[in-house]
Amino acid sequence: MVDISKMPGHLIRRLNQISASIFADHMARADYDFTPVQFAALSTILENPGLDQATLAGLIAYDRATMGGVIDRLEAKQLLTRSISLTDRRARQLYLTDKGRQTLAALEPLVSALQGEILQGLDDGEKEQLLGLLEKATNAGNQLSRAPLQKKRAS
Amino acid sequence: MVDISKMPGHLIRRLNQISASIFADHMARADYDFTPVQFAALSTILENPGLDQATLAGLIAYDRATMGGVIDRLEAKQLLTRSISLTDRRARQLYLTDKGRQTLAALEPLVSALQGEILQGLDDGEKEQLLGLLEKATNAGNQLSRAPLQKKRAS
DNA sequence: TACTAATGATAAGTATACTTGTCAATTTTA
DNA sequence: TAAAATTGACAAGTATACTTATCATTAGTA
Repeated sequence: MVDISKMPGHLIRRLNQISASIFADHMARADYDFTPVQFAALSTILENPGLDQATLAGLIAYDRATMGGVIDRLEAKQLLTRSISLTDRRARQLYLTDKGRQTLAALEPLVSALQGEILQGLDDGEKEQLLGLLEKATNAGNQLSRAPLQKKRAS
Repeated sequence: MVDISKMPGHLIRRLNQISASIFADHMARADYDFTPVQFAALSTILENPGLDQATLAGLIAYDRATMGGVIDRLEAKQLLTRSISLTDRRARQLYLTDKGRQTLAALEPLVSALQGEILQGLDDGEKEQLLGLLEKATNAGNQLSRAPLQKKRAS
């Protein structure tokens, strides 16, 4: 007889669900309509203007096919532009619009603030500890993910 | 400028993705076609024969609407039966079939074994520590989830 | 006992998150 | 340089995971 409630997989899923809920709540309360992926995408494009979808997906550890739909929605909201690269006609280069930059600037403090709520119930030392363990575990398991994080190579 | 890669929300999502990947890999390798939710559902019905969908959802912290689809697929695979309760005609009572019990028995050791792989990269002490912190954090955040875990009341 | 509130389940719609397959373009290699 | 392999993007299909709304039934209350 297995006890699901003590399994790492189950606990991780639950914490992820809690985290997603908190994100959604804060967005709704501030009258924004954004998901965690959408925020991560905008934020990464701001720091890497002109990057293509596949590279973007690699930088935030998302699947390429999923990223296509995310970009669709952000483009529909006119937060970014998608244009065919001059050097590689397969690739779409991504740039934030002014509206995208303004929205992101408003979003950032919100998102930073809600992170603390995800680990409410832990004291500062425990938060630190958990964060370290999460980093270690994700780094070790990265290659097992369907969408491994792919660091930018030094240019 | 925010660094997503250090945010709890992002790390939790990645670890969850890794965990889901490992689960899918092990299932595929053993020629089974099951998701984590499906396993959790089967396992919980075995221990609580005759329970209804809403209670099941509460016991494993899933959304009721989502659970309906999960049960659909398990019923199509003939692993469980869904029958209208005699005492409450709104509720569907769930029971494993013989096939369901046999399949679950074969699945359990597989699922137990793959749990260790999720936290590969951590030594035994760290695994223990992480598990404890995850439990504490999920318990504290439970009510913030869209689908809070609802313990069985003593009968 | 009629009214209301709550509950179990489903339906429709949105957004991930993945799969496989395809296409076009580019890169590698033989 | 021609053939092969890889790559970026999209399309279609499956499975969560949620939302709101609706329906039927049951429970609680006035």
